[in-house]
Amino acid sequence: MTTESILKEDIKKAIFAEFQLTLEDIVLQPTKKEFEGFYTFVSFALTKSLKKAPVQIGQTIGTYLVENSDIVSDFNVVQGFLNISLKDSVWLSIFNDIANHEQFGSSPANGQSVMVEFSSPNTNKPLHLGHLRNNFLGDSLARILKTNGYEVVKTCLVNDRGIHICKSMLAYQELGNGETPQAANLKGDHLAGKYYVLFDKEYKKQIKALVEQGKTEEEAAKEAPWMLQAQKLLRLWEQGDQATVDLWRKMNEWVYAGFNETYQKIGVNFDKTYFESDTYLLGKDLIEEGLSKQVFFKKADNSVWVDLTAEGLDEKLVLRGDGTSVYITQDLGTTELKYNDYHNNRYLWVVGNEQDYHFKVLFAILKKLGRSYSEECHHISYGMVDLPTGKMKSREGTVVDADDLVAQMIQTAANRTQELGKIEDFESTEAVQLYNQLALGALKYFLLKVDPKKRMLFNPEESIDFQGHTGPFIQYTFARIRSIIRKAEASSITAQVPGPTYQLHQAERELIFFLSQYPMKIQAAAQEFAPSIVSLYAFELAKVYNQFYAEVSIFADPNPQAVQFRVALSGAVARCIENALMLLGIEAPERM
RNA sequence: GGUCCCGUAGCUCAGCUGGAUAGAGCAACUGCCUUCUAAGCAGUAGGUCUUUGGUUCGAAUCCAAACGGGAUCACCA
Repeated sequence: MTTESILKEDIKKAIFAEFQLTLEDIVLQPTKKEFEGFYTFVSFALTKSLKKAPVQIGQTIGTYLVENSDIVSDFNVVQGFLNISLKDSVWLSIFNDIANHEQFGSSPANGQSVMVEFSSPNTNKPLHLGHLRNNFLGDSLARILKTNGYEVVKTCLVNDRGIHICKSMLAYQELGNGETPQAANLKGDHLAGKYYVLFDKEYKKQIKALVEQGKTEEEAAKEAPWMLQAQKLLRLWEQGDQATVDLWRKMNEWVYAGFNETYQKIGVNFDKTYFESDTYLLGKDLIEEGLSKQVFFKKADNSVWVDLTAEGLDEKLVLRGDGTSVYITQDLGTTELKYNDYHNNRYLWVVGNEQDYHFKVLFAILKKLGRSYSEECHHISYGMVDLPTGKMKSREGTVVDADDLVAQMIQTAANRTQELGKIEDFESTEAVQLYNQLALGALKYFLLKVDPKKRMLFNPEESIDFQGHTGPFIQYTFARIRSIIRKAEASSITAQVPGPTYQLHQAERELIFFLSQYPMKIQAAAQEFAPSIVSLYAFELAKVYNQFYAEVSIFADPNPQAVQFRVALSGAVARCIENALMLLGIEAPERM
């Protein structure tokens, strides 16, 4: 039983003893900083049923608690707020549990498995900042779910075919002159992206020419020669034309090599990768099933539809009249494939909120088809990363490239570290490792601290900070503590929790209180699919530790018990920070 | 036009299962390194929580409308 639930029980007892009233549930909130106490009970709600003033109710309950509760030391009442302080012995006992808990914060296996699909890149262009948000969210979510007891399967569905891929293939065919990543000294994904942009340039030129000849914008877009050629390439690909497939395979190999380099750099990986070229024909049997179950219906042109107006959605096409699939057909098939492959209890898709409608439709159809797993499908919808100039568009080249940004962050980390001059004894490989840790710490934290559901802004003019509410701030706090721990070890000071009579410093109580909140935060993060909860917690814990660090001397205290305790407390905070950072995919450096 | 999301300090964001004088960080200004890492700490300044109604003892938080921004409503993915 947690201290918080004991306190709630005691408050219930107090209310029953003093007012003969039985309450179902007591709601406690953390006491605001400017008041004394750690837990606050709000008594306004009781004024009506008790016909007493809020202050009087608070006083009565507070007095009862101090006299009868084993854990309450003191209280104060401000208007309807009863602020409660706990005995130091209680804080010490809480801390003792935390310090002795190997995997503090994590839950035992719950027998549930969950699939997290994320990243899902297109093979016609390199990753950009928006993909980074997706990757970091998916990766962090997987870690958070794992620590909450789920078995997690990380998957990636690669969009490796389709008209957009044919566009870069065509431009390469026409303008490439056999260029290779080696010859161009370009990562393969960047090479493909270059031709994707070139396609768009030429295509626009052709549209403009046609419009000048009197075509409408719409006609021109359909009739532009390169568009017709790209479509022809797609047909050839679908027919298995050798030369086309060879070109497709060659360019994709280049792109995968580029992606893998990026994934490795940012520390993201998958348990299973699905390729759309393998799955794009799936789903047609589900269409048959839907027709026979009369979930779907045919129109005169032979196209197949589903009526979702009862669900508040529209009629939706699920198969073209010529029998070819659309996006939703493939996704139906792929979801069924994932289920057959893994039989997970839950399925998550980390996909931008521009596809909210698509997923509503997908889940509604699965439900109509009687798929029990449809109830456990969730779209983890996240907001776009916008630039001050608006949305990022790969075609138009208005993107913040992932590789460039990471490289730039590493450079900034190196400059900053060298200015501070704290690691002059590092081997160069150690230094490089630290720059990487700091760069990714800053970048990942920047993207993960914001509520995933909200869109966010990135201003390339202002570089991502290394000070204040940032990843490096938290990493720095960890490194600081590690320095303390090393010093303690060198001086043979052992970490020790003192006996119940020890008088705590206020900064120590606050640290223990914050530590005690960790498990709750991790559970909330899993429940709400929000790594930002872990991010904010890690920042607050680090901040509270830094306050403690500035206020209290660890080694200079004349009381050896205090020294040992503060070493123990520091160690627990370091482990908690390290764990929280790990959940964000951020490494905690020993020194910086 | 229908549906959905969003609007909090100059900027980027917390807070939103209703509760105390609305919080951080950045930017600005003041202090603090002969003592455990100053990538830090302490402080000053900065807000009609878009607006207007409603519910309530109490609203940034819930409801409605208006205004502003975004997404989506493709036989693209």
